[in-house]
Amino acid sequence: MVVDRKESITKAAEETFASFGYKATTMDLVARVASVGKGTIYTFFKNKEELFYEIMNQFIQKVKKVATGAISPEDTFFENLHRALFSVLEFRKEHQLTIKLTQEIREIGTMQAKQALGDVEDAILDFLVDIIKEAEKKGDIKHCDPKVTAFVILKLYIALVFDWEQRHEPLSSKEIADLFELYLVRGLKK
Amino acid sequence: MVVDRKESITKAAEETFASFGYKATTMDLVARVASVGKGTIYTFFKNKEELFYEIMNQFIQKVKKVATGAISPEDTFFENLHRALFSVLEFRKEHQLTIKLTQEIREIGTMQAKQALGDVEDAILDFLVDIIKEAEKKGDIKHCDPKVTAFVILKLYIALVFDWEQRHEPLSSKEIADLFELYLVRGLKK
DNA sequence: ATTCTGACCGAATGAACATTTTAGTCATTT
DNA sequence: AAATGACTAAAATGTTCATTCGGTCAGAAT
Repeated sequence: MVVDRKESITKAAEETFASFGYKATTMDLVARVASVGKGTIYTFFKNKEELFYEIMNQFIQKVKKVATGAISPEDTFFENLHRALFSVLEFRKEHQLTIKLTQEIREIGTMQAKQALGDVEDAILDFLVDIIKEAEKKGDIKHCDPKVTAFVILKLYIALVFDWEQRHEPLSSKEIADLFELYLVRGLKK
Repeated sequence: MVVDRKESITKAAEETFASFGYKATTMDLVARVASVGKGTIYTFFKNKEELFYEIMNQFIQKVKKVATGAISPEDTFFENLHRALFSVLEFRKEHQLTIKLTQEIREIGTMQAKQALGDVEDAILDFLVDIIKEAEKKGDIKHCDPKVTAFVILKLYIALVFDWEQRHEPLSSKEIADLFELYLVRGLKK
């Protein structure tokens, strides 16, 4: 059986980062999990950081896939937006890797972890900017700055999905959809 | 000249906390700034924590005053809301004490500092809940859960005032008002 | 020739110990 | 009766040094 060395190293590393976080994962451990000599890792990756970036990039790709997969052309812009954002955030929430990274940021504050989560957020923002521009062109939404709008939409979602449940009962997907509809789509004005 | 011991200690302590933060401020220093023996402080406050709480409470009172002061009955609910929130956040932003506490949370993560900023946020939320209930009764806004609405409004403002400028040019007061109007008041739907 | 390996090295880490600082007390002074 | 500051126990900080870890490379395996 021929195995793709690079792939199996990446897979082992992802597992290990996910279980132990960035800092607590040693290259020895990755090598052991991948059943590979430590030196082998360095024939595929320049250093630990680059290996980590590779994994994060793959993760970002997966996030984009989840987001794109949640969009179906027959639904309205707002339905699609909600479904895409909610599934991305759910995905992110359930993914061991991001959980460990968020913990690491809280506990230690590794630059790598901060940077990595920032990159994930940027990818989501880029995705949002695209579909907002599309929606504006189609006339589904009012004229607005796509960047600020994407930023506001993401912040609102993060607030409703993550921040709210820090001190209250979590909101269901339906509740979040309704609140998003009320606040951002229809507006508060009577 | 008779001086109020408790008041001058509080004042000295506030100055000191504001310049150095919670952790770096010693009781010796407070006593020196207040021109008072260290023991005297303990006749008015049980411990350092209680002295700190006294100051934070005074700060929350000031925040409430600023918010209330920004409201004038002849203006609309949304005008008032924006003016109140914006002046509170500006006040908070310019206040040395909160700046130092925010830094401290980022750098170290003192429980006291976290708790204190959480309390400030709670006070603002309570204030918002009140004026939202009022506005709903008057029929200025649609029916909504006041707590969630207050939470969303505050998060949106913090996002626009603090978070946005982490990676972009700061938004002016007018821009923020316009964005708030667009996103939360009128809604994105065309 | 090419891929893979693990012993080896200097740098980084953190455990253990030593020193300093600080919150809070209380006997003494005012 | 109120105020004080020297004093103490505990916490924070600095220092040392053995261990660990990321990364290299000479040589083995294919």
